[in-house]
Amino acid sequence: MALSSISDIRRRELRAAAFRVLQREGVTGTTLEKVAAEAGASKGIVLHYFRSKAELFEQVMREANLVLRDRVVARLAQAQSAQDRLRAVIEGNFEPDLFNAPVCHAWLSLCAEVPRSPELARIQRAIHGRMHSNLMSGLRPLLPTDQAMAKAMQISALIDGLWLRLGLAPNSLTPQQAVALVMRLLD
Amino acid sequence: MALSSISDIRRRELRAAAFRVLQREGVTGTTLEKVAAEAGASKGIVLHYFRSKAELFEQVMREANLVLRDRVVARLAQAQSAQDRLRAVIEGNFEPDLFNAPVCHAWLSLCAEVPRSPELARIQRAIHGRMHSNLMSGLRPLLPTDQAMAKAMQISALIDGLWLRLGLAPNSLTPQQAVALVMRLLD
Amino acid sequence: MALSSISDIRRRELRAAAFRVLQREGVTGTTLEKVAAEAGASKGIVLHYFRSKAELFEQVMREANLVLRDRVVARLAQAQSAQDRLRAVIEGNFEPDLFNAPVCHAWLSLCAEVPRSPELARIQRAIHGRMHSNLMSGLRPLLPTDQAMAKAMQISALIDGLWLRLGLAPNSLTPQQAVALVMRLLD
Amino acid sequence: MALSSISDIRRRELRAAAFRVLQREGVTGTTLEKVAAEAGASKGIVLHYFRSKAELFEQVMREANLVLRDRVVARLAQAQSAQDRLRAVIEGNFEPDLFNAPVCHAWLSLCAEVPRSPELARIQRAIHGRMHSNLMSGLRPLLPTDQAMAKAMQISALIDGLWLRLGLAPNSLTPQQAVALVMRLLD
DNA sequence: GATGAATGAGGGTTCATTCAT
DNA sequence: TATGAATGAACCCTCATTCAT
Repeated sequence: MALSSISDIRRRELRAAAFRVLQREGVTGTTLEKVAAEAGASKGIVLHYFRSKAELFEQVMREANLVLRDRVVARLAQAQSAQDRLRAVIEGNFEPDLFNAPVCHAWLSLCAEVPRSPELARIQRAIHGRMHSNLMSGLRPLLPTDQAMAKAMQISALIDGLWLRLGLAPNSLTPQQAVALVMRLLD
Repeated sequence: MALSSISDIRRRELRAAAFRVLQREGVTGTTLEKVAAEAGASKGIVLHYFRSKAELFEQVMREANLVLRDRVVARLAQAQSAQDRLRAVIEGNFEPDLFNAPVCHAWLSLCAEVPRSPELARIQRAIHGRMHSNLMSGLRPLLPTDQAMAKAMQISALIDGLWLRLGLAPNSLTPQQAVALVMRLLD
Repeated sequence: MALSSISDIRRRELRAAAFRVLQREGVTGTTLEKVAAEAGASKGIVLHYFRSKAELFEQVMREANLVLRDRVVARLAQAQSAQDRLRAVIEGNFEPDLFNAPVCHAWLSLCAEVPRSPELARIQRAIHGRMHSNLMSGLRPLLPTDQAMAKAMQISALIDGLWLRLGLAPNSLTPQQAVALVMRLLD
Repeated sequence: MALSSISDIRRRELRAAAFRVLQREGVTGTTLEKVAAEAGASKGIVLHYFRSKAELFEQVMREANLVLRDRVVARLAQAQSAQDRLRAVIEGNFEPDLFNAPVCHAWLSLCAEVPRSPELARIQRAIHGRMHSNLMSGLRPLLPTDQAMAKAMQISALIDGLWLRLGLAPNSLTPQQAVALVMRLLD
């Protein structure tokens, strides 16, 4: 892997800072100034690395997506059976450091911008598309295609719904409870 | 029923206008000026009837909540059995004039503000609380309490997730499909 | 004396209410809505009786001026000697229900508008003019004209300065102390 | 002395511009836009350097206070006797470039806000406190303490009253006349 | 006479963005 | 690369004033 350039490092830091601010303040309350302050940098630097606030948000969402993907991929790598693969996908979506109220809030807040930003919509489609194909790879061996697709949608929407729930009501769910509620769909 | 005063009428009009703007523009893009224009009124009048933008949003969310509640109540009134009641709650949450992309977007957008507004949070809690008790009244006759509660959470979160999905991806779901996906949880 | 018309009564009430608001809030913080609320009336009524906010302030200042004048006149009526007349003028300017922090604040606040309003300036000139002639009527028997005029200015300015002081620093002066400080100029 | 940073320079310029607008328009008529225009800058820059309009006014008053203080200090440095010190304080308060109608108006206008702003009140107390101690340092050698204190208050209030007078009635007093009226208190 | 609905101008403030250093 | 000065648009909100009832 190539060494990270200074630029890459800065960008990563700023994305991380932005995500932390999003957790606290939501999209509405996130300003470039707060992001800069969170990163311990000056105000101008943010737009030096990201062409605009919109681009920053896009990259934050893209990065968050990659983090989520890597978690699922790591679990999938261990999976042996179709059942394992389903469990991997589901548990990967409820890792404790992702499935907590501030992160869910940040995520929810970004989602609310999706209908207003083609780029965010693109990322969102990728997320749902990957979720769908991951689930289908586990469900196809177990169910006829049409039932598998319905089940995949059910699981996917339930996962989203549980994230939404935690974003709206902190402490209303633990990762374990969430996993259990989704796993029960597979009986 | 008491006659509506001018105030009540105006307030209702402005709430409706605000909700239409929210559908198009989300919370981020909704300004008092756009709301006023949508209502065919001047900017000042909005704050003549609502103390602040925040209060307007609160009342919009409260009203939207009441609309949803009334739909469910109307269906519940026809229900005879526990099964009927469950179907009533579920179908009431997917009425075609509510379960469509713009409305889901508006709703999602308001939800994203919940963690930043105690008042919105209060309304949100009421919604989830009512959903929970409605579901429990149908589930308790059918299941042991702990299973009923889990099932209620599952249904509730799935409904939320389907709304979220439609908000993010217009045309990805019809009301009938959504109802079917939730009803399948009851087999 | 003619009976007061309803109009006269309303106007008096509104002037009084406005003066109370001015005491609390100063010119900067005084709005027609607060004046109406203070008078227990509706917002529109204020401009029904006064053509504009400026006119209301003018009439308030004019009325306050008349109150002050009457106090001095009442004391002058009792005066027998030139010395008495001077004391009457001075003590009349420090009546306890006029010489207190809120009233001084209101007065100061109106004075700050004098350079921006020809009408207020007119009233202000009348006040100073009357003060001057009142003082001169007491001083002329005692001093050569030029000395009398200087002394009048000294007294007049000191009275103003003491009002200003109490407006700026509540509790810094009692009426008695103020009177004593001015009377000492006459030794 | 350290070199002035751009910040310091801009802040000074903006304070000066604000004070000029205050002279013309009073607190009531002074807007950030007018201040910016007076400084030949954009409206945004004013709040870039001062957090709010209130803070701008505070700093203007503080600066005006320092100017006045420096004038008095410069004169005090030349004083040899207690009499000299008193004269220094008095004449320092009537320097021709300070004791003129527009400046007095601006000052009066700021004073009218004192009861509504704890910070302005603080500055005002400092001004009166310094005036008091300056006067006392000249009066104590000449009078018993209680008489000295009364005299100090008399002088201080008369100075204020003469400033007020010039603010209300331009051309009514020259600096020389004002000084003479105050000095006469020392005979 | 009295109310309060309605307007619209304007104010303070925030903030993304540009630019000079 | 990095800073922060500077701009200007836009926003929320206030308020005097007008008007219809």
